[in-house]
Amino acid sequence: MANCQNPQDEWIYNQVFAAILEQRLTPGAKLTEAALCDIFDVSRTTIRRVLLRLSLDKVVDLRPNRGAVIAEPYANDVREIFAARRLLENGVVMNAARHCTKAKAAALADIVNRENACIRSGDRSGAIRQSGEFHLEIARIAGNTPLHELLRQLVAQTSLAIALYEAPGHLLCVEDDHKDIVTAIGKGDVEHSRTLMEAHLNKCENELRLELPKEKNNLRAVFADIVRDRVSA
Amino acid sequence: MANCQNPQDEWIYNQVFAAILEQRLTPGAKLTEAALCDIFDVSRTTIRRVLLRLSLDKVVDLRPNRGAVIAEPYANDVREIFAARRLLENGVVMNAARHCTKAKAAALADIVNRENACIRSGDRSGAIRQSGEFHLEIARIAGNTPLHELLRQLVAQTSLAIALYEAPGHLLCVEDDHKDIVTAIGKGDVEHSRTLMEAHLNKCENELRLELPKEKNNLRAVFADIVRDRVSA
DNA sequence: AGCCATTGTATTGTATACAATATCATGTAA
DNA sequence: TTACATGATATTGTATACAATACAATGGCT
Repeated sequence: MANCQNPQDEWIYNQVFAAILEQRLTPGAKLTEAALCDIFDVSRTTIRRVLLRLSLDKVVDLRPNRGAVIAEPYANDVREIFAARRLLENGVVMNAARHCTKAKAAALADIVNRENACIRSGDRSGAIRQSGEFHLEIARIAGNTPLHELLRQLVAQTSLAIALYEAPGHLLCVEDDHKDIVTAIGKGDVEHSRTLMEAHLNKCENELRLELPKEKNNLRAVFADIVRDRVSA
Repeated sequence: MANCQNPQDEWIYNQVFAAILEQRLTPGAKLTEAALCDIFDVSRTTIRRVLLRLSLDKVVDLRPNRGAVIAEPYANDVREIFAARRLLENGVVMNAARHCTKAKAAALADIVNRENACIRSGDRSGAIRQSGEFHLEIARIAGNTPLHELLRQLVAQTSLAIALYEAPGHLLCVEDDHKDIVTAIGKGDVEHSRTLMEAHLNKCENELRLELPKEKNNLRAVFADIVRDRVSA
């Protein structure tokens, strides 16, 4: 049971994964193999391994003969992602509340502080990263590797969902949700932790515009009203 | 969002995955690339993709420069696998109980019937397969793809755990656990479904000998008492 | 002009050659 | 014998060449 991935692969994988998480790469972006070979100075063999891994994480879409693009989850995918996160994180946060030590609670609070600092300074990428880190740290405290790994994928997919479906002009308004959750976990209040987490995830999902398929960057969709006016005229 | 895997890859992957699930391949078995190329009549490129995928499922261990073997989860891994399954399947079975139609309940009952038929006829591989299928079908009824996929991995890992740690001379004694769960789901009894599922998973875990690292096929461990006798003599 | 076929270019898919590494067998010395 | 070194063999790791496919541009046609 070594699971010793090639460190070079690992590094490239993490770089791309982080870029997706921080929305420096957004849904639909093309990942040309040759370009990645150039950037990371490796052969296509390595890049293709990384792309395969990312596609299994469902953050990259591998279209046969047409290359890799950052995944664009459908509204229904997003609903399933949030449903999975609710089920998972409700349980995970309860275990975290049970097992949480002073030190771990402090580490968690640190993440929230960094996150809020990013929000205040307008560092969107940083804020998204810390927000994801917050949820993952809870899973780490709960201490279950399989659940932690699934959550890691789901957090990244959530980032794609936000990029695709967030309401326009809506900038990261998590308010004090995370802070309240830390407090509950720190006090070992199992049931309250669960309630807060569930409410938090519901709020995040409801802030998305899943009804209308956003069709970001799709010209016809963006100018749908103009086309409509012309036809009715 | 095509996620359209190469059908050839997919087929080979499924063949190997099924063999692991049914314990026709057991922990520690070597998966030589050339042998697989021969069997499936494809090049190493294809085989290596499949092996990478299986290693990400944690059913295959990819040791650098030393090839692929069927994974041998440590006792602690197994505890985490069961913990993850409890958390996951408790929630999943509740959703299944909520969404279950007559037709789906019947399909579930069918699986249990096939499983019991396998047990009676001494078809161990078949019984293991149907047992896994039972748990996965519940996730399918619950209707959440990410959770279903994680459970698929965990079921396969459980099969490895059983191969490694099952008590000697202990043949598949699930009794009526599955049947009772089907009944509860069919009646839409959410809370009872959960209780039964949790008890079932606990029973399965407790039937394993996780305390002593089984060291199957390890000669020195198998004949530990002989070595001990000789030394004390 | 608008439409369609054709050619050229870019990109991906696959197999394979070669290098690096590990494994196994043999032989030598303590 | 046991331990260790040496060489032969087998297996994996990596890069690359070539084929297949998709994409873009051009030019002829109505």
